[in-house]
Amino acid sequence: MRIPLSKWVWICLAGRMFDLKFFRENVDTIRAGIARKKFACDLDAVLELDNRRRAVIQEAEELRAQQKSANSDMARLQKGSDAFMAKVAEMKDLSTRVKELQAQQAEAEEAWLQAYLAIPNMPHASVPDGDSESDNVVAHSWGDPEGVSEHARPHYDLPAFSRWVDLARGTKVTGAGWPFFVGDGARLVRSLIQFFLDENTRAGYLEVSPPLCVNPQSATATGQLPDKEGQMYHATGEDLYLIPTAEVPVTNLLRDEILDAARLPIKACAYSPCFRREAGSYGKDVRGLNRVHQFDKVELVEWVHPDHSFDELEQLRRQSESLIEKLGLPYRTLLMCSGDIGFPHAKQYDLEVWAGGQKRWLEVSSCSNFTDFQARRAKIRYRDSEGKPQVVHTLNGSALAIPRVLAAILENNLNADGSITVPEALRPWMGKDRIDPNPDYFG
RNA sequence: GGAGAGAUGGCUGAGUGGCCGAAAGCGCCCGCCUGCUAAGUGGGUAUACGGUUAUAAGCCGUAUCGCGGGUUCGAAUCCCGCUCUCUCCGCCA
Repeated sequence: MRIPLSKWVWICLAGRMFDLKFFRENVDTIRAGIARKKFACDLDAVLELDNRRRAVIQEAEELRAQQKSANSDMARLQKGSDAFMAKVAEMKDLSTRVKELQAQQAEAEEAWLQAYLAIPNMPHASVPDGDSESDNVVAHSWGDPEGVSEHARPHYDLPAFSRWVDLARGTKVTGAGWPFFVGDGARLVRSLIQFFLDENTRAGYLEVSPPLCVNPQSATATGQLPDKEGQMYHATGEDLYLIPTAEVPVTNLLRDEILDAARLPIKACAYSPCFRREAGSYGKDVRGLNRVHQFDKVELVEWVHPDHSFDELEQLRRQSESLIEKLGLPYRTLLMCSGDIGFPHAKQYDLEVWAGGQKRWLEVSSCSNFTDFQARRAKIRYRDSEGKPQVVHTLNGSALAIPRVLAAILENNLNADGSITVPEALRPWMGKDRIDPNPDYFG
């Protein structure tokens, strides 16, 4: 991935991830935050490049100011007069020096920016210290993992699984990890989508149906680029990326806009398929529906006033949790530790449902506060009481990722006869309360 | 896919090489006036970065006229490339 210099400079000038002054004056705080996140990055080098950049800018602008003032003098001279020609000769030299310095300036800005963009977002004070996923804290749990069906089996071992979710034919048609959902499998997917969308819109989220491809700028704004380029499918002919989550197009929906402060928070929900290359995945993680290249998900995105973003994160998380509860699936909510949250995140919760057949937790949602990290890159702002533009905070969370929820339902709701009990909440769309264990779709 | 037109500040819209960051109008904000939800009138009205400074106000400077590059002492204005929008034709869910 190569973003042209101009784009980097644009990000540099308009969408930095920290406030520049804040950065210069709180280096130690940021250093401590990076250490907590277990990221390596050389802040002294960034500072040094920043100093160099500013020195060069100053020099270049000084010369440019001379050039401009000479220019207005020349406007008053008789064109072609001796005085005029003398001035032209004099300015020729200045002109070359201005060009040299401007080239230096571009270089200095580029060098600084590359270093600067490599700084992750700071973890919030409420994020626990930790090195890895084993240090995540269970913040909340619901339901009894021991209480699921005594018949529970891994979903990929169910006799009818390959008929509801046809991985073999998906492999033929596309490749491994591109399932067909068929019959009740497809209907279950649709029911979940409808249920989630209805619940979320009822909770006040505006429904949005986004484009499934985004341009590099959008992927940069939300932080997928340049960090995770290898995880996205790239349509090279058009230089577009297939979205790994609706977060990307939906957050960018309001990019480069100044929002009405009185309308914050703005909350949206979106259903979309998600495309992920999942390079490097292997083993039992990829069995059945645990990890696939294309899956359906309903996502929540919020644009929030900075003063309220951490409170709003709790509500967002509650919204996602409530959906799992309505499906009757045991789950736990993990508060991710500093070493396990992602590059752009300030605070993150992962919601995991209990898959009683596999006897393991499956992540079905990740709810995060990005504070101003994405909003600066995406230039999403509001006007404060003095009319000055300020960056908003962005939040998002899955509500929810469908295949793993489906897997948990298949496992936990398995009856002795092989049928699956349809969760009450889905019956309006399923049109039945049990799924037949012996479907015959293709003869 | 073919042909043409266009892209300027919150909006409309001037500006074809030089005090143009940009006329004018609208909108908006702050005054004044007016016995009244109007008219008139004066002023103000972008964003970002750098410097100065109390990390305030103010002031100074630079950049931005779709994006990138070029010509020139000097570019909104000229040249090249790209993107997007609109109209017409073709194709298509």
